[in-house]
Amino acid sequence: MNEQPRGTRPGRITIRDVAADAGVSVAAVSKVLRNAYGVSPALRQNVLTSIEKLGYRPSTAARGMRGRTFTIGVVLVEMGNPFLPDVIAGISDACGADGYKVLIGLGQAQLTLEESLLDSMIDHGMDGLILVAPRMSGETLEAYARQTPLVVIAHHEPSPNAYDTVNSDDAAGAHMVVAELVAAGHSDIAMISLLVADDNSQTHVSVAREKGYLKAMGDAGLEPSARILRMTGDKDLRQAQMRSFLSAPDRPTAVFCWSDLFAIELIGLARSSGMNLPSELSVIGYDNSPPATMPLIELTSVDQNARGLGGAAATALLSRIAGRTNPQRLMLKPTLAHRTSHGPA
Amino acid sequence: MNEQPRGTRPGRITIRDVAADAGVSVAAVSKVLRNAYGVSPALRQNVLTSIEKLGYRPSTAARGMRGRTFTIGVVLVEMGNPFLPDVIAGISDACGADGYKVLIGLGQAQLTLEESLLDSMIDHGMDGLILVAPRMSGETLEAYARQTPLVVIAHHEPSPNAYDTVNSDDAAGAHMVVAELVAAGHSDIAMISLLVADDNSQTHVSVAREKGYLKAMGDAGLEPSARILRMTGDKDLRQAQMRSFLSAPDRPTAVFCWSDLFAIELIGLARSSGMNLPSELSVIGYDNSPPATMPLIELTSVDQNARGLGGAAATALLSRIAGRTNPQRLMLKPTLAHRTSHGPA
DNA sequence: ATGAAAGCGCTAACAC
DNA sequence: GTGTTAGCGCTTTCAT
Repeated sequence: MNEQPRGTRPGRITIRDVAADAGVSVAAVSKVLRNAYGVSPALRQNVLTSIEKLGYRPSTAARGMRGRTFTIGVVLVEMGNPFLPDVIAGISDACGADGYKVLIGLGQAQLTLEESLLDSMIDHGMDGLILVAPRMSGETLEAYARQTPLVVIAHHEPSPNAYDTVNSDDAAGAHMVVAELVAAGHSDIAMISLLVADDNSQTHVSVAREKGYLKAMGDAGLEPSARILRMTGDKDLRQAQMRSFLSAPDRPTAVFCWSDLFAIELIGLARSSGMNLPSELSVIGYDNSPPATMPLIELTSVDQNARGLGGAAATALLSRIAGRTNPQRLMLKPTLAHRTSHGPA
Repeated sequence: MNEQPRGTRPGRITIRDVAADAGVSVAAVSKVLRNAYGVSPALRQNVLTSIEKLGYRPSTAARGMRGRTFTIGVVLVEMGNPFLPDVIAGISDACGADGYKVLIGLGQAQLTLEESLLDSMIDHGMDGLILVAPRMSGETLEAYARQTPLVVIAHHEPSPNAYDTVNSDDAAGAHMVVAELVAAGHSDIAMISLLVADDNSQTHVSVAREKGYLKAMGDAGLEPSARILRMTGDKDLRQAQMRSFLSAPDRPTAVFCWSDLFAIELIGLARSSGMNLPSELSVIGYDNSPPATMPLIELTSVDQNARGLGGAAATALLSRIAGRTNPQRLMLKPTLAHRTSHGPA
């Protein structure tokens, strides 16, 4: 028959209950909660005991009205990309160590949803936000950054003002791929990239990879044979594009694909049309995602160190929450995961 | 030079600002916000105009202390499974229509993280929670359900009390697969399932699929040849298991895999060992996930209607939030997506 | 139909 | 070192 203490949900233990149980003031409890100065070890222990005994958990909602919520929000454009789980894992690890919780929003590839999600996270009182490969403009990002600490992953903004960017060095990654293929004797190397429709497409990672590809081809004295095919995000159309690419008379001896998804698809289509890989076509991808390791795929691929990206973003965000305001542009070096999807020319 | 109104973040427009601008009381604004009774159309329009003009957005944190937050939380064990995006999409669609936002938490396959995420979502004042394939026990689920409206997807709890379950009819799906293979002339049909370590493994979807498989084999008079191989979640170990399965003298003519991931891996290993598919081995998977449609895979697979599952769960949750308390056990019928990974015996 | 006012559970001045 | 108390922005009786 125990009386329900009042609260948001009936039966919820509040800071007042803890204070009463420990025989101290609510301020004291609050201080213990926040590891603030000015609490004796004895009182502290007392409070901790009561918290444990009552199973008290502070209401994040109430906290959100005055101070920190110890929650950070992550917004993903969509969750199809297999490199996202590692990014999230990197973020969670870094945040979890500092007692922060991570909540994720999915943009479903819709710009309006993406923005309403950001609003919603801010309205929730989240302490900071991490965006992964956002489609919005630099001005929009700046506007959000004025409202909350913000870090952006996989978005090559040339000079952010009020937020930080964390990227893999996509140009360097692409350069490594070309160098590897050139070393294997290839000179006719094409790149399959992504057709980005957005207005602010210049910030997309695929563009940075294209630049790295072109630069590397130039460095190897291979400008004339350099060519970039930008393929659509629509699967059926893309497969048609790939088929015609594969059956064209001027098919190159090697292809660099901007993403593993495209590379794996290309390999499947090539094999099913009777081609022998890698002898007839070398393929290298980007992301070093789980499917790259599948039998029969064994895709050589650039590893972005997704976990590292997530970790760096989280660290940057936490320092921003702690008060830093100068913008940071972090760039992580990728590595090449060697497998058997490419061979000598 | 506009003065910063006080607020959680400086510059934030509050309900008070709106009230002042519209020349009404905060109570009136609040009522308009919640579509409550007792506001004249004129006042209502007035308030709406001010809200629009000032760009006001209610603070979810403040709302969480008294009423609804119009946010629901979704907890995923991990995000590797390719059928999850559709589940989320189904949830988001159904929730978005009612003005609810969806925030996601990732359990990283750690039970403690999973539970602390649930706590955190409750602490945020979320209006309800949806769990996807949770690993926790029925008692734990009941305990959470006492704290907040709860719906569970892909978890076969025989008789939930305080929460709802939404599942695909996994037994029926497995039955369809076997029936399809039997109709194609197969009689030696094995099943590759998942080795579940948990204590409460009986609620795992793979178990329900195993039951359906056994039942169907019985119905076809094929009990003697029925056999289930439970393979590990560890990729390298699993591939070794698959290799020995493929090279065994008593290899069946057809295999039903509990998930597309396993099926695709099996196909890759079989092909790379020189087998000709589907003539030497028919394979059918479960999930009808994107990779199932890849060239060279073309996997016949059971479609769970992931979007439908998400939608049903969201609908159930909203009705629970609206006050329903009797438990619901929803079961959706799966369908079979026919492709070329299986053929005649 | 409208508004005044009392909280919700917490944090952070400020007083002692 | 500890307690008192005034809010944070909202919802929700309860008067008017």
